[in-house]
Formats: sequence, structure tokens, C-alpha cells
Amino acid sequence: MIAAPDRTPLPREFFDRPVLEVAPDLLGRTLVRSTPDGPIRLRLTEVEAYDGPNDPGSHAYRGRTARNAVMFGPPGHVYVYFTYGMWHCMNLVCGPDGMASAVLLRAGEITEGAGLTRTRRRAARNDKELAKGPARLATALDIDRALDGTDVCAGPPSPLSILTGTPTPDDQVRNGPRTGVSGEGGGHPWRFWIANDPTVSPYRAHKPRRRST
DNA sequence: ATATCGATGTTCT
DNA sequence: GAACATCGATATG
Repeated sequence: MIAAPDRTPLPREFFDRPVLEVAPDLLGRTLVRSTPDGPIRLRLTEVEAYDGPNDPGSHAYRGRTARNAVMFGPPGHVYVYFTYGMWHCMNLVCGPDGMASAVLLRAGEITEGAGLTRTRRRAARNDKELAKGPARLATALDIDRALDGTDVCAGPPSPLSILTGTPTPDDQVRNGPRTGVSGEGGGHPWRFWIANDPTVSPYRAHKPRRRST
């Protein structure tokens, strides 16, 4: 028999916990992006935790700005940022209102609507690459700053929600250093992924770039 | 498979 | 100016 997909979004209490608890608990959950052409479903396979006030790697570390304001608000909302001049990345805000911690969604498996992502993800050579990496994930789901602040606990007609799905057993969860984070913040093993999943992005240590001119 | 490099624009020093 | 929670194209093993 075919299991019916969950219809109830994760409650706000799910996100109102320490970010290091929430991050591994998100693995295996399904993110639903509603588009005019139909839903896109993504099973999360890789995430990273950013622990605001204590974390030099976090966008919230130096305090609230117009860009990161959503991180300082209530849990269960989306923080979207624009980076490297051309990409977006997507986070879920965790902890109580004011805590400014969040989980970066780094990779996942598209389980429905792969065809709807193809126009934006022409470079993907196979389905496993559609959302392999944080900017690829956001591109596949058509996420930009217009969705900053979206409440994923509200359910339809919200453009984004996280459905309950099957959580990943602890013995299938791996963790290690965060990708692309330099300095003190790079030492924390706050990247979490599902063992042996082919949609997890390759680890790349932070590399300072040579200046031109 | 890994390594290097250019693209772009916002944020922060 | 410099850095940036990155990616895609290209070169090479």
C-alpha cells in the first residue's frame, strides 16, 4: 500500500527548542513548496545549525540588522539571505522569540515535482543534484527574499510548510564541521546529515580567496 | 575524481 | 575595499 503523505505541518513547539536539538530532528522531514503549477516536495538530508549569540559563524552574531531581523523573531519562520551576488539560501528560525538561532537547509531529495525544478536547475545532471547544496536547494524551490519571514507552521495557503514525515533514527545521523565557515565558528561540528545519502553535498573547507588587483 | 577560478551584489569594516 | 553559510565551467588525473 502507498502511505498517505502527512498533511499537518510541524507545530511551532517543534522549532521552539535549542537549535542543536532541532537541526538533527529535521533530517528526513518533508518541506512542501506550493507553486501555481503544483507542489514540490523535498526530503531534508543535510542541515547546519547556527547558534546566534554564541556563534561567530552566524549572521546574527553581530546583532540585528535589516537583513537578519527575522532570525530575532519567533521560531518556525523562514530566514532567506542573498549571497555571493547571485544565490539565495534558506533557514528555519529556532528557539524562543529573540534567540536568533536558525538551521540552514543545505540539501535534500526532491520527492515530488522534480520536473517543476528543472527550468531553474538546468545545470543539474541528475535528480540527486537538484537540491545538493544550500543555494541549489533554494533555487530548486524558487526561494528568494520575497519569502523571508514566511511562517512554515501556518499550513495552506502558505507557500511553504514542513510536514511531519519520518524522522531519521539517531544511528543514521552523522555530524561534522560546517561547510564554508571560517575562523572560530568553523570548529563546531554543527553540520548534520543522513549517512550514505546520495543527495548530501560534498564537504568543502573554507578557502580564503586571492584578491585580484 | 579533485582543483582552480570567475561571476555577481550586499553587508560590514 | 574585503569578505561572503556558493555554484558552474573548465582543466586535469
